[in-house]
Amino acid sequence: MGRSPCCEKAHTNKGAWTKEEDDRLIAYIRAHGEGCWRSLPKAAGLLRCGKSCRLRWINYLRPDLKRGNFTEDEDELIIKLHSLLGNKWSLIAGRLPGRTDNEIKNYWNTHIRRKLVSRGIDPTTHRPINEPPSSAAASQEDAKTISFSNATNSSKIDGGREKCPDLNLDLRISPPSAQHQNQEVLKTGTTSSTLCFACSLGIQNSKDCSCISSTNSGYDFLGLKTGVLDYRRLEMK
DNA sequence: AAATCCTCCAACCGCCCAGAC
DNA sequence: TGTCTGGGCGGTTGGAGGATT
Repeated sequence: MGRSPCCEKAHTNKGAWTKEEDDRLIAYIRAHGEGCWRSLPKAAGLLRCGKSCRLRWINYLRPDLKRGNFTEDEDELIIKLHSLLGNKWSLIAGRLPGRTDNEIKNYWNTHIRRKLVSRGIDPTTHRPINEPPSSAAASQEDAKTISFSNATNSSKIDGGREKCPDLNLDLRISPPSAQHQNQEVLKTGTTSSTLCFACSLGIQNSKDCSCISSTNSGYDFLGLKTGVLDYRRLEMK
């Protein structure tokens, strides 16, 4: 099978962008907006692949980008979101105005990963390093369902081991407990529909969607539509 | 001063998905 | 229904520049 290449590679530049190329791209997008990336290079007089133009614009030239160091708050938010979303850099970037997925991905790999390791936390599972594999695997399974169940025991105890006191990373994603659902009913006087994991992340109608009901009476966690899932107990320390 | 190592990040690659036909 | 195309995403790489030997 295979696919046709996205552009004629023989006649395209590669590697670092020059100032002139940047200027051309900026001028074109200012004049015409972001349109068809495939045809943009030719229209703008650039010997670049459309994908390359898109990447350059999104990651570097966009006027709303926030350049410079990440703040502590941004660090912690990225960690929280990564524990929830995994390597969904675009979703994480969506919660950090002015930051791009590529920038966050790079920052994660160069800084935060190391930071977590130095805290004794596995950057992949967000569990303490040296935790027995079985329970680590179990925690990965838990991540299929959403609920942050640890608000009450934030800094303590996972199998008797004390966790990092300044960061609550024991995030669980699981359906709301029956008790909690009942509380919802009591509060609202209605029962809520159940959303699948895909929908809980705001990607309704995806192939992973397994929702029974389409009524969405949820609320917005960090901008993600969450249905009845228990995001409210996510705490930033 | 030169060689080597390390870190960081811009950019590329290949795959996936949704929409058009 | 199947195929094609363009956009988007995550993983990976290459090279520039700084640190160390």
